[in-house]
Amino acid sequence: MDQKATVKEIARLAEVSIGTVDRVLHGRSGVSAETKERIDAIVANLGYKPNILARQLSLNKTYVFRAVMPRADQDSGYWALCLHGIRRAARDLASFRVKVRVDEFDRYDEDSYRALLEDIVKEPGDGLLIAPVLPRELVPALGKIDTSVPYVFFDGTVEGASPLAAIGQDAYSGGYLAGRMMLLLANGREGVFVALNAHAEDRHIKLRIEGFNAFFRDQGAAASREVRELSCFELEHTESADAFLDGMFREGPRIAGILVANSSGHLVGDWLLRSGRKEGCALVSWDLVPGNVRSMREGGIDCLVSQRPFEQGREGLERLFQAVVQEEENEGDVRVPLDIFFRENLPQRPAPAALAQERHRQAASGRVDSRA
Amino acid sequence: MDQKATVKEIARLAEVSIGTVDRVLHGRSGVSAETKERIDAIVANLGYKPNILARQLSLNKTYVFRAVMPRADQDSGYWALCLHGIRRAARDLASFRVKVRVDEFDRYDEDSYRALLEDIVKEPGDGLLIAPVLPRELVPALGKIDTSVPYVFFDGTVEGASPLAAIGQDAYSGGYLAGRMMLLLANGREGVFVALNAHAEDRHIKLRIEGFNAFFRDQGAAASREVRELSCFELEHTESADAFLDGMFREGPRIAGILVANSSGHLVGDWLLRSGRKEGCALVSWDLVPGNVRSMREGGIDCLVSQRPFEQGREGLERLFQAVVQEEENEGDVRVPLDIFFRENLPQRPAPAALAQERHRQAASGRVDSRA
DNA sequence: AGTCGCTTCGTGTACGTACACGAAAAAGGT
DNA sequence: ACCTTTTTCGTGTACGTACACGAAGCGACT
Repeated sequence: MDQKATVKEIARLAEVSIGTVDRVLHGRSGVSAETKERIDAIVANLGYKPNILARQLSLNKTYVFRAVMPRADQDSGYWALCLHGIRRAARDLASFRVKVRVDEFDRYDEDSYRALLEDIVKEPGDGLLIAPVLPRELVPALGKIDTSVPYVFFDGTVEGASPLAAIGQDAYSGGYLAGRMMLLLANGREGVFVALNAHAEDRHIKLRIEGFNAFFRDQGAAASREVRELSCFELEHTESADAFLDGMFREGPRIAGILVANSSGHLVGDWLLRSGRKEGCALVSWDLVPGNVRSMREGGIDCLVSQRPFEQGREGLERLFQAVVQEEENEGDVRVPLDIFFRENLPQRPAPAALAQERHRQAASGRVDSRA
Repeated sequence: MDQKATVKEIARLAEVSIGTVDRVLHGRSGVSAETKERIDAIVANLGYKPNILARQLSLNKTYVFRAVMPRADQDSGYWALCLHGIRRAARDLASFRVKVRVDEFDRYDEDSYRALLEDIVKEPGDGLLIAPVLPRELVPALGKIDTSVPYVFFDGTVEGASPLAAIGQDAYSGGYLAGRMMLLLANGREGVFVALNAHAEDRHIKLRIEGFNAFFRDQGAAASREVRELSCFELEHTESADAFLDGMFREGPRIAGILVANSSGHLVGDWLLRSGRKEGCALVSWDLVPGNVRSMREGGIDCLVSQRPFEQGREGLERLFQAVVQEEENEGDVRVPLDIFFRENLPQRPAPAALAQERHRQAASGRVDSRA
């Protein structure tokens, strides 16, 4: 059971040449049924696994994986966190003749996205790592791609596609967890909870709010709270957010806590501090984006839920590598754990330099990242 | 700036043979100062990086790393979590001719530990991954090891050694964070907080309790609470723990929350539920070991702090690989993030099967884990 | 000049796989 | 019987690196 299983050894046992063994291993023609059977038996018996080092060297091929995701600066910089993980994996895999080309698209510009997808259908490279936002455009495009090209989803999945693996968050559980955090933070305070939905169409956000609601439904009568869901497209820029929040607090009932079900909690946090409403109003949001980290340090945000975007990007690329280069079997989907952050466990080094780099880099989309 | 920089190319440019270039690259003798200089210049100019695939193939060497850690079943199974990460990395690296030999020792038996260390000093292999518990025995042994053998610490570090990298938790911050969680959970309740120290000599536990105390000192007068630290060696088995807790609640003042600063919180959680004291007493502990996960599901433990033992083991081995096999530069120490777990974000699959496997495996210590 | 020793360098082989080319053997046709 | 086609297989070369061996070149000494 040593690693002694080489092509040469198989050839010796089967009393043929390595060329013949090679043909059998690659399913090429030109081998009699008889010897093929004999070789197959020996291969199975020895548990032969080709030496990847030698294979890679011999093939002398450079693999190209393409990553497709929204611009790193969108969603308050959430995608930069994913991109970071992708680049880390790209660095680690560069020694094995793997190049990674990252294409960022504007998630508010379907036309440019469609154009990008067309290009990818034409030149998919050896594998794709895809953030499946905008499924309406994505799914048909995936159908047109050469079926031999594997793809992996990160940051969620969509129906109607057959990815090698999907690495994603459990948005519903995240919302449920956010409910628990909210209850802890607002314990004893009077008032309703407000769940802000900044992208009415986004599936993740919807699920988070559903989970949030479910938590309070599941609580006994003692802890049950009224939750009001509000759609607000104003949570993009400081000015519009401020106007929206002014109105919300002026007109509505007393508010004990706010859930911002995407990564723009810092806009609400900033407003709460500026308007002197922070006392008495808990704030829970998503993702360790720079703005949220800052706002949490300043005391605006109380709690952040996060789903390891770095690890998702990294793991996604590594899965592609394992499947395409190492030809290992698919290990199924991954559901990353839900992380909770308070002021006391914010990462010491939020790597602002690295994030700034990413933000800068996004200007030149479609770069090839390599190292060799 | 392509990856075209091969030995052959350098030889062509320097008008020598590849053998000569090879001698220069490996610092071997037999090259005139003149040509050496010329080749060095070209190497630097081209930014030559040897092809690891080819090197590995040619060297035809199997690397052996040794991992040294307490028995997987000790500390309520904490080490099994680390071991899991180590095995994952071992699996990923097996394709590159890396074998990992794991030695588990009894952390309550210094003699056997010393014997193991002696063996490791004699046969350190190509690198070591070490959990630096029992520094009194470890540090002198490390001093006797061939200085060419690199070692990486995980789950903490110790003074007096020079590891390639140290991957560790920030125990003090963890305790501080636990303070915040305790305050949230026990909000409004009367009573003191008790911090239980199960290993008076363990540095991590000490630091956690220090951080916990610091949190309440840092709170304003409004939230400041009395914290009583208790050493208790009874937190090992259910019976002794029960007796201890019985006494503690009978004799002491009213208790609003308990901090178990190691991974045996489940013993306390079980007792609280059985004795009907759970209402009114928050419980915070450490690590996602099977017992704690169960107890949290049952409602005994309210909150667990964790420091990614899986990732620590995995990253540790990968660092060794990078340093020894890839000859990449050291990237410095790692401080893993502090994770918080409540019932709502417990991992869906605590992999009980995998954990059981590990517990079984520890019977046969010192196995070699490989795949090829 | 011849031999020895030394420095300096080139050549050959190996690692394990992939694939092209061509040789030998078998099958088909007249 | 002979030639052609097809099947079946072996050999050779390449990938890029590591290292052993031995061939030049040079000076020094007998």
